[in-house]
Amino acid sequence: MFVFHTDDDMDLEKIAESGQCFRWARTGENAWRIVHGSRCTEIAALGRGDFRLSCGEAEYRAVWHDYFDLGEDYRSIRAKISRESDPFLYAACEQGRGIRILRQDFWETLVSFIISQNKNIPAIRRSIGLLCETSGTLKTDEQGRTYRVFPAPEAILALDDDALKACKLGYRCGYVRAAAEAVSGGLLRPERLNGCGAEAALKALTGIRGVGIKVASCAALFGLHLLDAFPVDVWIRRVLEREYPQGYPLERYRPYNGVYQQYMFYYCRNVVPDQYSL
DNA sequence: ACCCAGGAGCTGC
DNA sequence: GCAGCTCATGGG
Repeated sequence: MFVFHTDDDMDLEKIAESGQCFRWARTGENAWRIVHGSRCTEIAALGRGDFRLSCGEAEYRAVWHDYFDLGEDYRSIRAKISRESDPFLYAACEQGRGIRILRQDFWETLVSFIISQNKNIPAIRRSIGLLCETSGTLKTDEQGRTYRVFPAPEAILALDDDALKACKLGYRCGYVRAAAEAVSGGLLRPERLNGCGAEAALKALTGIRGVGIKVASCAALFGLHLLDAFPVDVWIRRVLEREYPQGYPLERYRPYNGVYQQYMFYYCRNVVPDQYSL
């Protein structure tokens, strides 16, 4: 058990509802159980910037500090937006204060967003959960809790068609396989993608069958932590059409376009959904 | 029954 | 290049 403190933005509820992670399991009022890589922890918000982890300090420093991106200053990223020159984005940032971009596993993120296409968030969670139950390694932590690790590419390739279809992937089965082959075969390596620049990373990602520009942008933002990647889904498209008829100023907000996108996504989906839903 | 969901590939023009 | 159709599946 370890308690840490941060003065920066950190709201677990908003992160859980921000559509970037699909496996957080609520365990209490303001507490979640999180699997990341081969590790599992429970985190609870204690208020005033204090958070309790079920693991020790060593694991916090080795794993979870990085996972929650605690080396980044989100307040200063929000502070770049002027209330006068961009009132809409300013409001979205205020309402979304507390959101962070998690440093999630690249492979898990890529598969999750391939599965996400043409599904709503509960359905995405269900499919990913089934995939983990079907082929993720079962582990037990120090407290005796069991959990499933997200299946490696090889574990997914080992599944036959019926097993994969049972995860309710529908027509995306072939897409998930194609991604597993690309990663397993070394064609797509996160270490490479991180160093080669955003443009090249997106190009490499969209080379996979079933990965278009939107899924590639999500994999880049959430799985490679390229904070300038700017995924445009139906919600963001509506927002841009409505709030920025002259065009959205991507150049002005570099290199944090992805962070602002996330504030806008949360804002229109979770704060004023009736204004932006059809 | 109808429409939508953190879309993408394919066809036809 | 871009509009229109299709692709499984679950929820409103």
